[in-house]
Amino acid sequence: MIRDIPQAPEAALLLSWYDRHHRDLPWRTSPAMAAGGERPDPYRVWLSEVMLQQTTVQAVKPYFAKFLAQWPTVGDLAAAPQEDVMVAWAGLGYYARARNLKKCAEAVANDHGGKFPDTEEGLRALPGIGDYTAAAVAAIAFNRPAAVMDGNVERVISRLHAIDTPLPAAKPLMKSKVAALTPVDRPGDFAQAMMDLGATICTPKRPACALCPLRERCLALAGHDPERFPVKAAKKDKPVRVGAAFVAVSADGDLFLRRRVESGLLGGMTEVPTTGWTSRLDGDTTTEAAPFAADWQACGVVTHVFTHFELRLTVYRARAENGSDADGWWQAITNLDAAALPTVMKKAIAQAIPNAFR
DNA sequence: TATACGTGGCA
DNA sequence: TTGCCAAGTAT
Repeated sequence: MIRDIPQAPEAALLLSWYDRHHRDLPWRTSPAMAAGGERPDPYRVWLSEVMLQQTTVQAVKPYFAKFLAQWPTVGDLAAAPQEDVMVAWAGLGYYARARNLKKCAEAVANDHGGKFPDTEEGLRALPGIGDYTAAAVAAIAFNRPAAVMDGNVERVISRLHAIDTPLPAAKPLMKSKVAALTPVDRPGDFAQAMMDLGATICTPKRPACALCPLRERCLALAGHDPERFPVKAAKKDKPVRVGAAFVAVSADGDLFLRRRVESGLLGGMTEVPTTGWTSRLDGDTTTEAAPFAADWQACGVVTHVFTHFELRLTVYRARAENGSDADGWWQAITNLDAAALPTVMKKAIAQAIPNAFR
């Protein structure tokens, strides 16, 4: 006989809603597979969760497909050259994720026999896996009753309980609320249901409260102002930094590229040479920062907004011999897809060579 | 606890 | 246009 497992009313309402509004995402197990007791592949769950950190579902989809096609298993990823991983990740942002993705795959392959740890604690010890991802993979891939809390869950919980304490101070309280709601029988579905609810119904602006399965129990809705939650600390304003970028083109149609240092901003990614990025550009020393002497011609300014500052790069272009010695390499303009170029560098190149990416 | 860390879409 | 923000982590 089947014993009834105690479940919070909110969890029951949410799971019922989830079963009726299942979203078909590439990394998800279909309802039919789940009904047959099949668990999702931990590698796919992990890969998708890392890609989804601070990144939209739409942006992740093509990258997830590309990675899965190129590296079908965690062992394949562990054996891949680091540079190939950075090339494949280029454009997705937060490049420390790609560096840690590779380290994590190596740890799983070398220290865990090719199998992901099946507990929240074991997962949490791996590179690039923090509180959220450890709980998410434990719950979704291994059916562990972990309390999964991301930005969506914070919003849902803060509204449900009308939590006035600002983030991030309110996180421990919110986490305890999530833990109290997480059901032991379907923790993975519950976590995904909470995130789906936050993504589609309990949205930051103009939430669709009339369609919410938790509307009868939501204190923020009862207070007539759900958009007030979650309360957040005030943001700091974004400083502007300036610099110059140097796009050297050879007679053969090659472009001069470099690899950035492993750590920090755009760490391990490919760049065109630039000056430092500072509060003001010194006209006297700008072209001295060029990788080699040439007839540098200014050809415009590109603006790029990072998380914590705005960058305005003056782009210089010159013809140069591709035998010039400097700590970089010459790459065919027709083969720039093979380079690990972050978006800001593609913008600079496109400013100097408008059809570089066509 | 606060800061560094990308990018693109949307109102 | 400008700001907000999206399935966070590391230090």
